[in-house]
Amino acid sequence: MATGTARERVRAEITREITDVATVHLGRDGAAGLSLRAVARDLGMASSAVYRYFPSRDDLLTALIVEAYGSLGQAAEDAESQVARTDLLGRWLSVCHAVRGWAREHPHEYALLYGSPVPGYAAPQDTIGPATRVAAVLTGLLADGQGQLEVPTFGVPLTEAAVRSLAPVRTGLGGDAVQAELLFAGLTTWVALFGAVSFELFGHLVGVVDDVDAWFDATMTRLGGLVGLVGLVGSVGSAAAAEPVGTGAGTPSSSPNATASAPAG
Amino acid sequence: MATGTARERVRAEITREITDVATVHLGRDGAAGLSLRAVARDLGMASSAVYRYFPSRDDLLTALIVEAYGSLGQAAEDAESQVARTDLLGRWLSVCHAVRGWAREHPHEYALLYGSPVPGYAAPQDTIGPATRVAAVLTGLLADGQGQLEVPTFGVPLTEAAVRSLAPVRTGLGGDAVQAELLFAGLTTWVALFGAVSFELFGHLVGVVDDVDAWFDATMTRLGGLVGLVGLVGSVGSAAAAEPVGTGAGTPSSSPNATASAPAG
DNA sequence: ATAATGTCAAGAGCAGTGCTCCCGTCTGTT
DNA sequence: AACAGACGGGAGCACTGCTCTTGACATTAT
Repeated sequence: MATGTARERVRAEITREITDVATVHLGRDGAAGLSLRAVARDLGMASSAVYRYFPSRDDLLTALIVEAYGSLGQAAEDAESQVARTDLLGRWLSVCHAVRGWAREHPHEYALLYGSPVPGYAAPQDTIGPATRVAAVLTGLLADGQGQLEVPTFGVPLTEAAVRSLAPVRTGLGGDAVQAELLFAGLTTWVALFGAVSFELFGHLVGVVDDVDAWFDATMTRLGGLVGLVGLVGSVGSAAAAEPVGTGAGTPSSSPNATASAPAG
Repeated sequence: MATGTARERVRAEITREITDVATVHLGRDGAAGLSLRAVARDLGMASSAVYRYFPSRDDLLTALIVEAYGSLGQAAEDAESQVARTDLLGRWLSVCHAVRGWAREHPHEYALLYGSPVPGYAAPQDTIGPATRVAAVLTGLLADGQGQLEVPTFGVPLTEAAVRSLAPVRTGLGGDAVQAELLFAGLTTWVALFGAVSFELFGHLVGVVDDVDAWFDATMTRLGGLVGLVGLVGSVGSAAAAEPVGTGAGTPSSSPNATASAPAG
């Protein structure tokens, strides 16, 4: 399994151990408090030895970022996969609650991903790949709703410049998988989702919102209206009517997506 | 003017000098690179002397945070005051562009305010006051639009829990200055505004959006629809057409909001 | 005017950090 | 078996936040 030479095997193993210990430290002390020497101490090795595996502290952080992106992406994918694929609103809410749940469980990791960029000031190229996983889930959702979802434009259609500005993500998706208005609205909800989670985690909701669980669920539901997820009565109406949106959706910090999957059954 | 004793005067003066130099360092190296010793060096004083004015590095950072909040709040207020008060959409967009413009001009300060919380992990009490200024501008906007603005609910009204969750901000506003649906929608746009700015500044739009100017303007306009700012043609149409939204407000880079006024005309 | 009081700046020092260099060892390859 | 390269450890540099002590100064009360 592991690549040939025993040297490379043990090297990979030690690399793993370092990132593992570093992950623990990160979750405990935060990115600012992550010390290469402390990690080395925990591993019983000299600090200089760690540099054989990570040329700098920032490289270690980059590895942790990649890992965290993977963890978050996995959480989002898992949550979404547990909802019936026809239940578009359920899938959207499930992803929202998964992201929020992951963020609350791993606040320091979340801050590392979506907070102030710590290293130099430009996310290394290695991190852009793993970062797209949760976005990919959402665009998949939009693609499935293509034609079915009606985006409210409030009487003001997108300007040409706005449509053009979507070029990068459009080519990233490969062609016209998602219509411009829908893609644009999806971007807005994507931004708002992480804006909400960041505001909660970074303390900007203190003194503003009481029951963050209820607020978040309602906000994400309302945002679903921006991409037409709430407006359409066909697939959503029945399910949403049977169980008022978010009644127990994310209320207890536990089982956020339990209800999201419920309308499927 | 300055309080009596000459001692206190010179003390206040030195305190100012320290925060001034620290602000420069912050804008240059970021919060993580802010060194008390370096600041002291620039001032030609021993590092230990600085501790007479700020008991710890975090206290200096807190002072800078307060100052930055003030600067941002001022920018938002100035921008909004330059738009006719009847032009609600114009005021909203003006604030949006002011916030974004300020953030782009002071990326490190913005990261300090809305990025990962650096000190301990709980924003000191001193910072919550100045932090509310831009929010206050927005709530004032909502209050002025009260009764006039129609919030789209997409057929799904707010749950009771969601309405209840707004209690803190409601009492903060003092009574029922703003109706629940409107206040809730306003919160959503507020969160989305900072989510968008954060995503841009923290690099999460790289490879997603090309012309961020156009994208941001269109997104904020569309978000205005969430609070009913775009739906109503009555007051907006004329005012927005006569005076393009925030032409001189907060758009230095390339007049991104020229497009916002286009559809109105 | 003098003495007491409190404030201030400076220096030395502690513990910790990222990172580099050098040296001995140990391993995989030829 | 011999050699080149990977590896771990130790010492050391420059830097950080922070504390303690010492001496100079200004303010205030007597």
